[in-house]
Amino acid sequence: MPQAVKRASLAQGALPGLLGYRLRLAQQAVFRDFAASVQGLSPGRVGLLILIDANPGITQSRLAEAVARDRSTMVGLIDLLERRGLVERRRGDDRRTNGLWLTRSGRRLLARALRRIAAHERRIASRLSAAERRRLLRLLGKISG
Amino acid sequence: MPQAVKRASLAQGALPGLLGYRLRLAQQAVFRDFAASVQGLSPGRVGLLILIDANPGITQSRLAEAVARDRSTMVGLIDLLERRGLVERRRGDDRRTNGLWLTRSGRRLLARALRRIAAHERRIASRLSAAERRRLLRLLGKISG
DNA sequence: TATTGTTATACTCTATAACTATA
DNA sequence: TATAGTTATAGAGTATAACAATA
Repeated sequence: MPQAVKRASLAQGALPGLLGYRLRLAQQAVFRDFAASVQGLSPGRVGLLILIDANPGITQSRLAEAVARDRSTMVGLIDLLERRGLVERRRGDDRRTNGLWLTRSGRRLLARALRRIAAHERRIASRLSAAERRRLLRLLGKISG
Repeated sequence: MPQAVKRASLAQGALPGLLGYRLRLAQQAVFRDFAASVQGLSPGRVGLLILIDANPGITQSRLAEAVARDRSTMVGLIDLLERRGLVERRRGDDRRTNGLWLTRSGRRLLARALRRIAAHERRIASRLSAAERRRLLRLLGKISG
């Protein structure tokens, strides 16, 4: 991933006025130091841990739906988390399904990750007042529907 | 690209409170119907056209720097735009460099694309008042530094 | 020596299609 | 017939390393 982001001394044309462009910049800025930093897991993978923790026993297909990925994509993602000993597949009552559960180690790692994420959020949000942060989340919510 | 985004009836854990997560959702929402829709060019490629238009004669390396990509990556991007007759490489005074210019056809396509983008922005921003839109851009700017 | 554009190569993330075992 | 998980495969998008031309 590139890091420098020198946008100096370059005419920007219509770009700075576009919501999509500014959202992308903001997202890149937020993810920059987060990316590889949280226990060696990408934001997306930590997101999976959060969802499994909040929905113990969720099936792979439901989880894939929740994050808008194909179920074939979810196979590899869960493979990785399972290889690292963070997630466990258990065959469901409907024996076509795998229920997903955090292992003890997965819960420990998630707890640590959440503390780091909180610190990261404070760093990011340090440029915003508490009111501004609330307002930003509210405005983003309006866009995302 | 997946589209459905059913996030119904699923516990979300810590996710909804995280700026990075909400930024990603908003960006996905904005890019969803934009993506393949603007003259068959992705947002990133239209962005290149905008930057070349605003900086005629810019070199590949400077452009790569501006969008935080490796210069080897820029080769393929410009190859595509040149193949479509939108961009022209001209050898620079420093004969190691290629200056980049929009062709007449590139300028025409960009003009059309900008009108479509403006319509798209209006659709997106229709959920926001003009004041809210300004506030959102300002808050995003604070984050992106 | 350093920089620009280029090529060869590889890695990550994702999807589609087809298979299997179950329902 | 339909669904869940899986596999094989392919396509974006990106980077790194090495090279030739030029400075």
